[in-house]
Amino acid sequence: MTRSQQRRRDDIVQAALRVFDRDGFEGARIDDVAAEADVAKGTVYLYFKNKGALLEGVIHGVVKPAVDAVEAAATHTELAAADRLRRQIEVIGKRLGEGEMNVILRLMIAEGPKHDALRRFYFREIVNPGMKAIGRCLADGEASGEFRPGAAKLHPQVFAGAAIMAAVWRMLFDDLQPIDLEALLQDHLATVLDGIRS
Amino acid sequence: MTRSQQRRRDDIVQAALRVFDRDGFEGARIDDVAAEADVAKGTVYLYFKNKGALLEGVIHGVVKPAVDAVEAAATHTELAAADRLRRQIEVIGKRLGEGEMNVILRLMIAEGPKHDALRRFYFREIVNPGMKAIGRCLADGEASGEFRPGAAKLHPQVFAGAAIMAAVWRMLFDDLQPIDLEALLQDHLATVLDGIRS
DNA sequence: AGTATATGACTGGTCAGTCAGTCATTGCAA
DNA sequence: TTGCAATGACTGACTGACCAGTCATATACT
Repeated sequence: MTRSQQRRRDDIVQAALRVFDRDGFEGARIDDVAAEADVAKGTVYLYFKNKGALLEGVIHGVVKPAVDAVEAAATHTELAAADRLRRQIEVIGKRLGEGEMNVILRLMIAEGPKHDALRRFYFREIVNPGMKAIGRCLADGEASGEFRPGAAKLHPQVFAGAAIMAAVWRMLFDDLQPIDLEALLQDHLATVLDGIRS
Repeated sequence: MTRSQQRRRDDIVQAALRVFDRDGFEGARIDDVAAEADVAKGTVYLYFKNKGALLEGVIHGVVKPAVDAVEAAATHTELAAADRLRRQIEVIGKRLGEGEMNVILRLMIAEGPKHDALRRFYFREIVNPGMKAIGRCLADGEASGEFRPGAAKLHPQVFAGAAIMAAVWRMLFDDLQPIDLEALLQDHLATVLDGIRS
């Protein structure tokens, strides 16, 4: 694929992300995506076999940088376990609460149940690595005596819960009662870190 | 409305809940709802003005009993604050993780952004009272010295986070990696309650 | 008989996906 | 250097399927 072809593809993916965000997947019209990308409808079909493939393209495109960010946060092994955990939760919370991953989460919840391949991909590339990384922090912290005994056995979901909550809140209620994402994450971290300290 | 009319209405709402669960709101066909309710398509329109009104009917129908359950959990003022908090989180987690509220959450996330009235209703009837109730437990616990100073200032969302996480997990990944809802909630409760104990 | 309730064939509009044709660019021969 | 042919990216009018919502008709009550 040439440079300009790649750029066209990216344009279409970016346009689709905006339209999916605005209208959801089912509600989005390919004509709108095309218009948003300044391209004719037919062109969309030169780059994506069908609407489902376009959804996959959007999700794959956004997920890649997110995976990199989580991995970057996980590799500071010189830090105390609590600080590594804190960083990871912050990265997850921010990505999910603002930015493009918020859209992806909504698309996953709305479309995931119908889109097996997508669900598997998302689980394999994002969710599972994230949970594993949290689990590793917990194990390290318990081994070093930083966390109380049994900390490693806790469900990692407990630590990601507030991030998901914040993301869902922002999708639905942010205009009715805005939340301070940063402050919420800090409250959560303060509480759970205190709860596992030895 | 006569008895039998009410029953017809309920039949249609129940059928719609099942079809929405299977296909999502946009993907659901009124013909399918009608077939599932053993009724002709036109009959659905005798009871609901249009598809949106049917969605509202479904959500209102499920929400009412859920509100009652949360309120029941909140009125045991003789209990220690921690126990009241525990009960509430358990009720929220179970309702959201299994049962009909799980479907409602998915519908809200998928359709909410387009359906202002629904979002407001859900926030007013479910989310806000829930957060308020948690906030009251925190305040009571801090006042009685059971929780550490500052506990009442924490975002209530911190305590509901794991319940949402569990609900989303079950929607998306339960076949790939099942979670033990009960155990997850207990882990969460143990951790956060320990984190706010004085 | 008269009213209330139910039916399902039909209509009008929407939209994913197609494809015959356009046009800008590149390569090549005179 | 100019004219011509080949390429393939791009276009957008069109089609066929689908489905929400309607309404003329039928059926069941009272």
